[in-house]
Amino acid sequence: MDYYKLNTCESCFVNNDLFKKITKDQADILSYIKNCNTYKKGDTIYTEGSRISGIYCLNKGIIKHYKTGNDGKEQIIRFSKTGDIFGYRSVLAGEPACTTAKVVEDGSVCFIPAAHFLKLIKENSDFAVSVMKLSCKELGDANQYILDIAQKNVKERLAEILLLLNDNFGTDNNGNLNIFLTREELAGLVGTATESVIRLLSEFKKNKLIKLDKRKIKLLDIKKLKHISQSYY
Amino acid sequence: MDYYKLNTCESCFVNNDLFKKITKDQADILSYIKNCNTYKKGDTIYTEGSRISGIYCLNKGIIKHYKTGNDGKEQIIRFSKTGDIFGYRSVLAGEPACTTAKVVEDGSVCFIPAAHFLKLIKENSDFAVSVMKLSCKELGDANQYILDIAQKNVKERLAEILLLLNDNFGTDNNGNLNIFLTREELAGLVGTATESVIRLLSEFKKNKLIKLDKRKIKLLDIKKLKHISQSYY
DNA sequence: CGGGCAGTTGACCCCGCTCAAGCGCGGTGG
DNA sequence: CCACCGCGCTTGAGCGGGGTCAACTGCCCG
Repeated sequence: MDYYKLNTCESCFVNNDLFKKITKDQADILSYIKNCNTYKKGDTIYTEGSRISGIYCLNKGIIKHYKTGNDGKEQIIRFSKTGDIFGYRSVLAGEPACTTAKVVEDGSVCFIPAAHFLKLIKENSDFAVSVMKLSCKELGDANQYILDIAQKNVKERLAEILLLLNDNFGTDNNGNLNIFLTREELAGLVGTATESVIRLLSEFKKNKLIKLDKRKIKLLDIKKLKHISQSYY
Repeated sequence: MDYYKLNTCESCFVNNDLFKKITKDQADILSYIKNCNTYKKGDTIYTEGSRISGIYCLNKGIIKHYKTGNDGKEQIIRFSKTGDIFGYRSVLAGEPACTTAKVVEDGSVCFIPAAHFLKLIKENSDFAVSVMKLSCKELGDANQYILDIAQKNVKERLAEILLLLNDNFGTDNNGNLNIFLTREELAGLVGTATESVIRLLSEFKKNKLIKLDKRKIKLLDIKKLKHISQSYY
């Protein structure tokens, strides 16, 4: 857990649409105030139920945000990727974190103290509207997730999740998804048991919908996967 | 569908914490611009997928917000009660409505055009922060909902929903919940089949946890209901 | 009186969870 | 260097929660 302290992280401004809204002066001040650390796979940024004293901006890497059920099972709510901010829900709602943020792929994270984040919001209404837009989109996604988990069966949900990962993380030169999850994490995302994910993945593989190589997943037939995911009978 | 047009709705300012943030001048202008209608049970304010041209403020009554699954089944996402605003998610995210808003209990609704709502946000940063706070709380609730539907069984969820309705709507003099839902709506809220809700309600009744009289529900043993809802084994 | 809708109950059975066993692989220590 | 361990993955067997279908009732309303 020996995090390497970085002094600069200009790339945040490049990667993140949000920070394009702030003025040159505001950016300069922010550069002084913010605080960057590198993180390794498995590191926890913050834990569900803890108080957060600021917001985080993901410079590089992948973060999973999950809640833990009473029996200890992880339910993954969403991921953050390069350029995303997180932790702002807790800061703005004035509540403890409702999820745990854990590193899935090594990267670096910038920290912006809550007071300064709120100052930016009050000073710059364009920035404020962008943050609102973000939280409202997230809310729309969460609502869709509720419908899916409540009404779709596991096969439909798994197909949908694979397509979603494809949209969010894209593929490498060989067509493999740019995110590597354990079967257990996939199960925590779909909201099912690990064994169910394994069985369905091998069914998809047998039907030539996907190709599997350890944790590398390649989508072969997106059209059919969409068909499955949307419960067209 | 002949909505009665009201000219005033000052009570919005009284009921709604949000609008306490705006100045006297802003309130006066808002009073001119906004537009109030009464609605009857079953009326639809807007439909999932449609574009919304402003936000709504519920003066009186109860609104259910639901998504419709591919098989036509309603999944209720949340309710609005007196003083709540809704539709802002769609306006701020710049997306079509992600839910249908339908009247559960007669009441009146004020409409504020999107342009004016956005103007208020830009002019008044306190108001902006309040709106953010609202959307972030809603997001926290949605995340919790995802966990519950994914990991709890139907009995646990039904107990939790009853407690939630109790918290949100309270009870009348006789201790009955101040919201009347059909069994089908309850099922759409819990995320299960109507028959399952009926069976579990009569089980709860048999075990003296609740009292039933048509759609009136009275919680008799909140402690035990909490115990059931939290999956303490 | 008849039609329709909400509610209820019973029967059936399938999806998906759980438990258990076995495999492959990488890391660690003797 | 090999033996061992533990973790992630896989597969099979079993079963129970809960979804579906059907039938019946009570009630409201035309």
